[in-house]
Amino acid sequence: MGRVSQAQAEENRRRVVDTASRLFREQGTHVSVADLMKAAGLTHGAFYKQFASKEALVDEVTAHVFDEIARLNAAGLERHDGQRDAAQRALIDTYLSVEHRDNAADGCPVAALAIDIARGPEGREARRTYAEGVAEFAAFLAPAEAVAGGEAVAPAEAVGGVGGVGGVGGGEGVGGGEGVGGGEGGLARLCTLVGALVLSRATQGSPLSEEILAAAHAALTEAG
Amino acid sequence: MGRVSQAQAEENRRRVVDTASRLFREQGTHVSVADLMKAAGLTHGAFYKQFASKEALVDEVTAHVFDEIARLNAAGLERHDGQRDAAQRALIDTYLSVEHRDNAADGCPVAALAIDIARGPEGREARRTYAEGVAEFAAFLAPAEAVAGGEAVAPAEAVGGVGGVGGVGGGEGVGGGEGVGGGEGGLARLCTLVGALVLSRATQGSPLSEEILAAAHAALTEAG
DNA sequence: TGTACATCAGTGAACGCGCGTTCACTGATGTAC
DNA sequence: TGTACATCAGTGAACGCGCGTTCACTGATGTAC
Repeated sequence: MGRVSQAQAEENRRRVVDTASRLFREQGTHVSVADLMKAAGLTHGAFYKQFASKEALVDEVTAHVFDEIARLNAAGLERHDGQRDAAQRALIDTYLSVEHRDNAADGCPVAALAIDIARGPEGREARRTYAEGVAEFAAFLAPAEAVAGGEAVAPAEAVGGVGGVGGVGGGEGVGGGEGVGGGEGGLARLCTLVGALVLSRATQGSPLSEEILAAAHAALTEAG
Repeated sequence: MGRVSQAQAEENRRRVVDTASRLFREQGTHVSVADLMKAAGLTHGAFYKQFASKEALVDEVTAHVFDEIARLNAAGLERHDGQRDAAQRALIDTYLSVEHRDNAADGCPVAALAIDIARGPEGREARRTYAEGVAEFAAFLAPAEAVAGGEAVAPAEAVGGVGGVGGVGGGEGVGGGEGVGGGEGGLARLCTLVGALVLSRATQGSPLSEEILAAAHAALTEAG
């Protein structure tokens, strides 16, 4: 195949990013360039016409996948007429479902990428992006009392902006001092959600897997 | 170097397993055989005189590291004179400490190996061992009310035996139906602990990392 | 107890393979006239 | 609008490298006498 139109090239690039964002969540960022490009319907050589390196792709995909999740959270909030409690309950139901456990490719990047990010070097751009995503997600999960009491950021800001971390910190770095990222309540809930998803995936095949999802669901909906 | 005494060979083997149990927790099970053997003070060729394959080592190390943690939990319970509440609080303090976050090599295998186990094939022996370890750990974390009310297994059984999963299930498979592994309370607490550790490691370098540990600690000690 | 020899833990070079990356090449696209 | 040509997205072979694994070799150990 010879040269391809600019529009086609852009679409190909988008498809590589989309494919990577699914494969990285499903199998980790160690998916090979060759496998990725094949899954995107191209040959591996074309990769370096679009991306400087694999690391650059990982950074770009991390940003992409968190933008996507922010949009989904915002859409969820809108679907529930801005009713924070209802949107949160809906998210918890979905998050702790067997479907989410079994479809990491379309699932939460906070859970799926945690280990790859943790094992990557500290200075990495993907790490910053990841921390911002965690703060955003925690803000969305902040308990109603905390939000009403001013402990956390406002709902719309917290989940809205694509790319920006609304209401978190001042711009540089992720947050400054107290009550960042939805306050303690939001962060603790996020820990329970992510822990449950990770553990239910690692114990898949044992009845424990479903029990973990149920236990976390009960803890998050009964008490608060 | 020529042949080595049987005692020396056994000690070398133990050192390889110990080294792997640290490196796997720190860097994942993809640590290379060459790096592992070098860290253990041997050359890579010797590996296959002791282990059938790398997968066999992963299985053995997984079992080893969970035995170790069961012993530590049992010791912790003993140190607190069998007082379950005190032992649990001490464990939560340690678990959610910056030291634990920064020393994955000596830390909780449930958190450190979760992703490697989840990405491995379902039939793998390490997966069964992992699930048993999760059940044991959850049993240790079961809230006092649940234990008193008979929802969970007895403390001594739950954490004691090396290799065996005391009180969980009937022998085959990990548990059968209801209230396995410390009941819902224990499982939910485990989710929060593991989620917090994983997230604090992935956000290391951002102030969020310490906030996550603090938030989970507050949630687990205030409420229940 | 001393000698002769088989054993086998550990060594280090080598294997095939897949990785990230490079590069000469192709030929439709986009552009200058 | 039609023609001539430079551009460059995509191809596929090749690169050095590290992986898991194998193997001929070494020589102290353990054993048979």
